[in-house]
Formats: sequence, C-alpha cells, structure tokens
Amino acid sequence: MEGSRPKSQVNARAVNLTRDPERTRAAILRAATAEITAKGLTGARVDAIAERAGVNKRMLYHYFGDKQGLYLAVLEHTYAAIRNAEIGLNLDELDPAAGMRKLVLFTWQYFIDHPEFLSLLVTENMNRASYLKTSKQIRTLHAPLVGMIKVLLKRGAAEKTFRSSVDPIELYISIAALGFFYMSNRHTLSTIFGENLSAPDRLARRGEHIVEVILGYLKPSE
Amino acid sequence: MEGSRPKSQVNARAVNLTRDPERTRAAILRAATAEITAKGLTGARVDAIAERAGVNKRMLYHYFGDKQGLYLAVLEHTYAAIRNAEIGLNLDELDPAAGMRKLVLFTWQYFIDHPEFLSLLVTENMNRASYLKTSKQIRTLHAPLVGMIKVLLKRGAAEKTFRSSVDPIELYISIAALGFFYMSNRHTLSTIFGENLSAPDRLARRGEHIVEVILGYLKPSE
Amino acid sequence: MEGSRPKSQVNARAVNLTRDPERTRAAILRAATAEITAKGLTGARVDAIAERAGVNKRMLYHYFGDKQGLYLAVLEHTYAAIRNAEIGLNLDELDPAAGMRKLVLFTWQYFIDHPEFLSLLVTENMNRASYLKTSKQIRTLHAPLVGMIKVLLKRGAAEKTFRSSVDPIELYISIAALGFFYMSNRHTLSTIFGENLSAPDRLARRGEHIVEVILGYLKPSE
Amino acid sequence: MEGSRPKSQVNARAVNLTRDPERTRAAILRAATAEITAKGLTGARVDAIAERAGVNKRMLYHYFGDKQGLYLAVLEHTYAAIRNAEIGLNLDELDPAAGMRKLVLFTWQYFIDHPEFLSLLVTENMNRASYLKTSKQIRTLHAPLVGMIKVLLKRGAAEKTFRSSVDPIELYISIAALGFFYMSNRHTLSTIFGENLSAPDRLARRGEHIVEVILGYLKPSE
DNA sequence: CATGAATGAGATTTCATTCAT
DNA sequence: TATGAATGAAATCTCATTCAT
Repeated sequence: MEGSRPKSQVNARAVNLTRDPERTRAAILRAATAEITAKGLTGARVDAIAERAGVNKRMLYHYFGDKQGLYLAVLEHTYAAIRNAEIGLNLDELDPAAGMRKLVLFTWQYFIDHPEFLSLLVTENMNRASYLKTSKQIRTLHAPLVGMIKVLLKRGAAEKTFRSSVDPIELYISIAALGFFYMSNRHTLSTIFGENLSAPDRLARRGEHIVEVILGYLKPSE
Repeated sequence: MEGSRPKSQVNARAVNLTRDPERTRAAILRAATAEITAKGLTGARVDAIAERAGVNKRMLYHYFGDKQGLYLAVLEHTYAAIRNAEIGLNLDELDPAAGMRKLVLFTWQYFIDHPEFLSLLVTENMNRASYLKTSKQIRTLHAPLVGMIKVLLKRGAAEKTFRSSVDPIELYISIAALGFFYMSNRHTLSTIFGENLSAPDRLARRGEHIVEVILGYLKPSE
Repeated sequence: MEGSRPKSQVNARAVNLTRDPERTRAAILRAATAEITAKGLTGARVDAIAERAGVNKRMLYHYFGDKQGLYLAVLEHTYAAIRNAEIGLNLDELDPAAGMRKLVLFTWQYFIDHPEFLSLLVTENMNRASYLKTSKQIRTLHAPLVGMIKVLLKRGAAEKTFRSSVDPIELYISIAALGFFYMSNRHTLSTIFGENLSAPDRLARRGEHIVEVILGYLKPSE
Repeated sequence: MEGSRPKSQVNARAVNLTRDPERTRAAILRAATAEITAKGLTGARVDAIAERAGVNKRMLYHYFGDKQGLYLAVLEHTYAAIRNAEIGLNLDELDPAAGMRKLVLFTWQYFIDHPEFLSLLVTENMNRASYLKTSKQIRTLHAPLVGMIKVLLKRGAAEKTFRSSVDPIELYISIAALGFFYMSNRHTLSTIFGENLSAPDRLARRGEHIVEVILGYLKPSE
C-alpha cells in the first residue's frame, strides 16, 4: 500500500541464521573488496558492503572495528593472494629471453585477471600508502620477484643476450608499468582514443607489445 | 609554526567586489582542481573549494551547475592543458630520434610537474570514465598528439632509424605508462622496494631509463 | 572548453535593448502567469520567470516589488480577462432551456480555453484566498453572470420549463463545478480510471453530459 | 570519518526508544500528510515533518527513501482510505435511488471530513499526476468503486428508476465534482459571492442540492 | 532602464556509527 | 552472534533577493 522501504535487508536473515562466524567474515571481506575496488575508499558505502554481503551492518563493526579496519583487511588479504601466484614460474629452466618473456606475460596476465588488485593499489596510492606502510609483511612481498629478475639479467648479460648494467627494480617497474597503466587507465584511454582497449584480442596484442618493448630495450646495442 | 588562519569574511568578499566573472570562474576552477586532485571526487568538499577560491559557495553552482559539472570542467581543463603544451613541442624541427626523445622527456617532466593531472586521471578511471565520456570535445583534443607521433614514426621508418609498423596509440600508451605508473604508484613502490623514488636524482634517472626503453623498442632489428 | 554556464541569459539582451518598459512589464507578466499556473506559487521560480520573459531578474523586482507582488498582478490580470468574455452571450434572445444550454457550454468552453484561470483559482484557494480578499474589484466580477442566471430561472419557472425555487448561486457553483473539477483534476482522474480525459472528443462528450445534468436537474417533476 | 559526537538531544530520543518501526512509520506518514496537505509538496518542509512526527529527520529517508517517496506514500495512503471507506457502504441492500443518495452523501461528507484528501489531489494535479502515475496499485484500487456504481445503474435502469446508458465514470466525476469544487474553492467562492460557504447549515444544504442534481439527472425522461 | 554576479539563509540528503532488543 | 532502527554531523544544493556597474 504505502511505498516499500528502500534497501531492505530482510533476505539477509535466512543466510546468516547459520551463525557461522568465518563464513560471515569471509562474506564481508568479499563484499568489501568488490565495493572498495569499484568505488574507492571514500566512494565505498558501508551500507552497500553490508547489503552485498547479505549481512547486518553491525557485523562489519563487530569483525573489523570500523571502515578503515575493513579496508586494511581487504588490502592485506588481496596482497596475500598474489604470493602464491608467483610460485611455479621456474624461469631458470628457460633461456634468458624466453624467461623474460614468460615473466612479462605472467605479470600482464595477472593484472588482467585481478582488476581488484590494481584498483586497491590505485586507492592506496591516493592515500599516499599510509596503510601499506603500517604493514610489516608487505615489504618482503616482491623480494622473490626481484631476485628472479636479477638472475635472469645476469644470465642474459653473461651470454650477451641482454645489455649489461640493467637495474632490476627499474626494469620491474617498467614491466609492471606497461601493463598496469594500460589496464588501470583503459577507461579514459578508450575514450580519448576512441578504441575499445578492453577487447580480448586487443589485450592479447598489448601483451605482445609489452614483450617487444622490454626485449627491445634489453637487446645489447651491437 | 601554525598554518595561516583562514581568510576572514571581509577579505573573501573584497576579492569579488571586483565582479570579474572570468576571474571568479578561474579561481573556482583552480581551487576545485587542487581540492579534487588532493582528495578525489567523493573526498573533495564543495565548502572547501569555495573557501579556497575565496568565493561564496553559491557561485560554484552559478558557474558550473553542480559538483559534477565542476568536476567535468576541471577534467577538460586539465586535459586541454597537456594537449596544448604538446602542440608547442615542434618535433618537426628535429630528427626522428631526437624528436622522440623530446616527446618522451616532455611527457615524463609533465607528469612530474603536474601531479594533479595524474591524480585526476586516476579518479576518472575509478569512475570508469563516466564523466569524460560525456565530453564532446575530448576526442578532437587528442587528434594532434596522435598525428605528431604518426609523423615521427613515418619519418623514422623512412630513414631506417625506427622499426616499421608501429602503432602510434600503442606507443603513446607505453610512453605514458612508463612515467605515469612510476609517479602515481611511487608511494607503494617506495614502500615495497624500500627506496625513495621521489628523490630528484632518482626522477632524472627514471627519465633516462624511459628514453632508453622507448628508443630501444623503436630501433629496427638489423 | 570548460562546462558552459547553466541558465545563460545572454539572448535576453537583444530583445530588451529596446528599453520599452511596457513591453518588458507585459513579458514578465506573461511569463509569470505561465510559470505560476504551471507550478503553483511555491513551485514557481523567480529565475525561471525571468528566463521565460527574456528579461533580467532584477526587473521583476523593479516592476513588481517581490514574488508576491508579481503573483497578485498575475491574479488580477487573469481575472480581468474573464470580464470581456461574458459579454455577448445575449441569453435573453433564447428560450430558457436553450439559454441555459448556451451558458453551460460557454462556461465549460471557457475552462477548456483558459487553463491558467483554473490553475490560479486552485493556487489561490490553497492560499485561502488571502490575496483575492484584498482586491476590491474582484467581488463585483461575477455579479452579471448571477444576474443572467436569475433571469433565466425566472423565465423558465414562469413557463414551467424549469423547476421553481432554484438558488442561482447554488446552481452557478454546480455549473462551474461540473467543468472545473473535470479539467483541474483530469490528470489524477485519467490515471485512476485509465482513460485519457483530455482528448478533444472526450471533452465534447463531457460538455454534453454537463448540459444534461443541469437541465435534468432543472426539469420540473411532473 | 569518526567525527566526535557531542551531546545528544535527550527529549527527542525518548519518543523512539520504543524501537517500534510500525509506529515510527505511521507517525511519519501522519505528520507528512498534515504538513504536505497544509503547505503543498514544495511548501512542506522535511524538518517540520520530522519534528511533527517526533522522530529524527534521518528516519524519513530510512523509511521512505526521499521526500518524493514520502509524498507518494502519503498519496497512496490517502487514496486507499477513501476507497476502503466506500467498500463498507453496502449499497446492494438499498433500492437504486436510496443507494445513489447514500453514495452521493457519503462522498460529500467525506470531502467535508477530509480536507487533506482534497488538498492532496489539488497538489497532485498541479503536478500533472506525475507521482500518481508511478503508482502500481492505483488502478486496481478504484475498480470496486466503478463496479459499485455500475451495479446501481444497472439495477436502476432495469426497474426504470434511472435513465439507461449512463457512463459510470462520467457520473462519478460529476458526483465528486459537485462536492469537491465547492469545498476546494470555497475560499474564493465565499469571497466572490459574499457568503460564508463553510457554515454547517450551508454545507448541509449543499449536500441536498447535490443529491437533487444527481437524481434529477438520472431520472428517465418519460 | 538594465545587467547578471553575488549573497545568506535554509532546504534536502548522505554517511559512518551506535543502541535497544 | 545477530538485527536493523536510530542518530548526529555534515554534505550538497536551492532560492528569493540585493549590489556594483
């Protein structure tokens, strides 16, 4: 008869009468990741996260303290996920150029598959990394990757496939940059250039381009 | 010691007793750019913008309709600034390699000098370019840039300085990516790698690296 | 380049460089009538009236004092318009039933042709006729109409066409009611009954219905 | 984000410590009906409604979305009230003429007793029924009324009490018109005719007049 | 006579968080 | 553990009116 209440959370009930804390926690974290990566930290709404999670709003505060605590949990959870992905690259089995190609494409594919990771980095940088700086475990995260690059560069320089004196961090930043920027800025880039940069074949082409840029740079000048 | 006190009402008023619409408009746009790039669109406060501009809050609505209209004006104004700056590069006077080097370093330096540009693009991409898409003039604004790159590539290919068949848009995205990602993500990158990426000499080194990457890629395989 | 200013009044200039006070005043009155009858007194916007009139907002205050003064002017102007319409009915030439029919249809047609008159009456009644009560000339306005009805009723009763002892004011209210309510409430009525009451043939049918109702009532019981 | 909250308004709180949603909702609806019918939609103040209802302003948004949602709820609630009242009339127990008389007088009395109903319809029609049109249930709400009239007309025609071929919607509009117009326009009518149309005996006389008009119309011509 | 920029007051709406159950 | 109604603070936006030119 009268207008229905907006944002009813009635349906949430059935799900959570189970009273499974871990499941509730996980649902909140998943919902928060989606909301925050979609809208940014200031843009994300606590109400929206609760609704997405099918959980009472009060639970967010119960499990995560406040909005910022929730954000920090999302950040650490997302960073933790990347760790496993790097295992199994086994670049040592390949010659330096093939190893580098594999590394570059892995990085590129990772960005394609994990937009929420890109989005969180963007948000965190808008925040001047203020949360990341407080995290102990984050700092060591990229060490294995840099180590792998160092080995590759050394082997490549030894056999004259790569130029010498390449800074591995500088190189890693470039590898990441060529993929990250394309993905994270594809909406404005698509608009200003009038081309759909998100199309699957376009993404594949970009992958090849990145490989060529990196290998072209590494090639020693004769 | 302490930050300067906010301007008194009297001072704020004096500014606009001139009744110079262009000046008022420009002041609002400048203030909005600062506030929005510092805090993002959702984080920016209309009150703060008005105070920064030294105008009555009501004026923002008078000139720009609403917060979104103001944001769009900031976005277009900011894009126009870099594209206009590029037009003055006169790359035709230089040989292709020197021209490309100039373009790359200009772009890099522009990103260093205009953090608000980076910040705005980040914000707009979080928004899936929804505002930019409503802009009529944005496509035409970028035509000259693509044209410039096309001419450089053509000249370079003709005299065998550059490889052939290079996509100018793909290349520009890479030029931008190598600088943009470094700057926009320097807070997390500095944290992860334990290195201050914002130091002036570090920035200069990055510039040279970008040039090498781009020119290395463009060099034709013999 | 930047967003255009909303509600620009630039085009107003050309029109009013003529500096013709009467014309300006008339334009404002016309615009105010349209805006106020469309949106009501509280819903009408001073800005909108100025824009509609192609006149600077300041002029409204110059000519009419304030918004209420403008409303009063609109009200009196609209009431004044009705006076002339009643002339020329010449009901005396017709037999009572034909005269009554003519009067009823005239009233009905007047409401169809002057929605702004209905609208203003509605607005004024929401206001408990507070403005109308201050107007000296309004009270005598309907006197001629009531006089005409009296004559018709008397003639009709004398020749047994009409029942006797009919209150002319009561009858006039009914004649007006049957048309006024239909017109002023046609939007909700169309919605609740699922029928387009504004269609021309539907209006014609309503006219005939009103005639039948009034004449049916007036017919003496045998 | 966690802005400190100073002293609470203790007395405002006490009312709703009951945490009775239905009561809160009803209180808001009642207050909104009073405020909106008194001042119109644009004239009504959200603050005033909240205060009248004795609830926090935020609750209006919690239950009704926004001011328009609240208005729509008021509108539907108010329409439902009269239609529900009509259902209890039991006209089938009476002979056609008595049934019609009962319906006419009920309608007239309802208008006298519920000025907020009239006021709301006036407001909604100024708005071209734009809110009512969004209501899903409004059509079905009126079906019983039309059905009741149809039955009366059919029975009356069968026993020759009423003329045949009367359109029930047209008739209902006339029944409503004769009362609605008198009540909603009584302020200007009183002013114009110099007679207090709101006096109780005057209202009773009007009721009888309306009955006579409607039954006079319905009487079959011999 | 005419312009339209500028204003203060106040309106609606949003938001993270807490409270009674 | 869980609910969702309730809240204070502050955000965005609107409006009739005035002021300098």
